[in-house]
Amino acid sequence: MKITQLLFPTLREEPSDAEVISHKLLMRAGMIRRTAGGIYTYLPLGLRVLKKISQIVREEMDRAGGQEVGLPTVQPRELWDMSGRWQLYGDEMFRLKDRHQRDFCLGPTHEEVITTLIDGDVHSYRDLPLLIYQIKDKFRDEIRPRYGLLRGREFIMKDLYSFDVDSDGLEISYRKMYEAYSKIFERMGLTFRVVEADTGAIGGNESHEFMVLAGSGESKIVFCDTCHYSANVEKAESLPQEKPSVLDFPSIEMISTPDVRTVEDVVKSLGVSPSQVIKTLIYVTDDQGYAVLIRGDRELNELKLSNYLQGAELALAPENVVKELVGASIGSVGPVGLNLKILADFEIQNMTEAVCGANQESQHLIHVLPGRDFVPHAYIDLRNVQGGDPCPHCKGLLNEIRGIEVGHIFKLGTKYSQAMDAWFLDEKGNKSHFVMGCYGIGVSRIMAAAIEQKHDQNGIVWPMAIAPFQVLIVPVNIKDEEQARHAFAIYESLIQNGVEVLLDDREERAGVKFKDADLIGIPLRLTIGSRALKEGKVELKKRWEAESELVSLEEIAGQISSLISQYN
RNA sequence: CGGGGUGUAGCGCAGUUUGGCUAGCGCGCCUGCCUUGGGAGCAGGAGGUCGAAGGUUCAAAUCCUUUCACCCCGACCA
Repeated sequence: MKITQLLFPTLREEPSDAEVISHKLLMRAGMIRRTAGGIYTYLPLGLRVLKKISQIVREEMDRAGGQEVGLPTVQPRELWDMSGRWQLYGDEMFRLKDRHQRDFCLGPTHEEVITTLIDGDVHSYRDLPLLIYQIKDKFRDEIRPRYGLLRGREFIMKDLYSFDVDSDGLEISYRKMYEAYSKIFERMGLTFRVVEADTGAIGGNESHEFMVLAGSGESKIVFCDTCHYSANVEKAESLPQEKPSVLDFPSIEMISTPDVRTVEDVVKSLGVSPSQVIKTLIYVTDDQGYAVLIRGDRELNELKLSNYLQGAELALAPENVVKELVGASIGSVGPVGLNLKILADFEIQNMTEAVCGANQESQHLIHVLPGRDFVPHAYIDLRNVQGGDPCPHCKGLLNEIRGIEVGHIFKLGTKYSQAMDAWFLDEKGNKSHFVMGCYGIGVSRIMAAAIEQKHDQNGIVWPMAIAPFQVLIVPVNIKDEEQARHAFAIYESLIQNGVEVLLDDREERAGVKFKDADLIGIPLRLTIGSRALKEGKVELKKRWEAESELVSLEEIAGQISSLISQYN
């Protein structure tokens, strides 16, 4: 491809509405343009990257035994009523009506369609297992789309669904996908980590996320420095410690604490450390209030709380509700003598000289001893794990890093096949529900995640495997007859060798071309200049290295080929 | 949905507080000259319903009302 024929509108300045680096660089490099909030147009260069990513995904899915299909984007309401998700999905679903006023949605995911399909055409255990996938646009009307391609409302996703006769079969399918996913991200040249994850709204009982590591990532993950444990903090477990043998502790005492509201205030006015404070949060569900206790230096993990309450919708109680339930304002709430169901984090039971609110205005309690002065309904794991915490599986310590979720695999079990009554006959002739798994990869998200991980001050640094082109040829001065001749000759010969090559044939000054070259991040750059040409050489620069090297004209083709296969 | 902010040329912005001539600047774009190893220089030029609608006024980018879009923080999430 010649640049003069390419739709390639690079920008010198950053678009003002882009916040994260991938969004800025995708815009500046002329790879995407915004069409509406969270909805983007892919320009030629961007689309080439997406095709590369899709192709790697496709190859590995096929290799793992997957079969590609095309499920519809527009899906009828009836399908979603069967699983109950027409109601459950809420405002996040793009809904539309046809001319007969029938309800449809733009598919946010495809469990319903695929389950119906398989139910209709697969009736025997002899036809299982099946791994069915597709790569297509998905639609989710996000509350707040942001970060460019990282959180769009229309995005490209690969989703595969596995159908097995039993949970042993599911285990095998799940394993296959786990391996295939690892292969995919390895091939893409991305640094990633697999973590245990919460199963969330999709349901199921085991789940892993594939995280591309990047400091700007939205997800916090922890991993053990000694064993293989790693998990999303949403899911990461924290252990209850040994309970210290209780000896003699001073009795509880009430003290006056005017203007003390936050943990920070308590620390300041009483001279204690945050880890001595019991933070009491009042949560309400539809029908009940709870007092949730967590150490003052910790964060509550609402997901863990919600899971403990069987997925109940819960929210922090507003001030007036707290007053009504407790009789004191938010800053003075505590567990002692409280007439609410109390749920305490494991760590609470090991506290000895604790401080908490007294449930009376501007009063706090000191010398509080959990178990003696109050007894929670349950001690459970409620806090967010942090770096430095002990590993739940060994003696190691947990490290904390950030990542971008690019893949997620779930064991669904029979959740959907039961809801939609999708079954087959087993070898004994009995009706049996399909045991399912679902496996997603965010194709368009990977394009952004790769940039978050692979960029420098000057622009994108694409890994070879997903770069829009493998080689960029830059003649310093295209008007120089000799340079032009060599540039075109090298261009033609590389094409002959099957190399994906872009030629910057613009009549621009060298600086402009170099800036654009760095910006769009093509891995290998061949610079054709008069100095090196005099020696029969051209300059070869790897985008990820600072220095370039001289290569003789005869050796170019060989060098390029070996570099491509080395880094691909 | 709650809180905050921004809409002026393709991109980045000034001008709005305190209404006033033909609405400006940088970059990009077009023409010519010149230049060609890290976003050159000179000369000329094109490009605007000042987000939209309504109102106040002799006069509105500027004041008032309504509305739309986008961005940030929060609740949500692959």
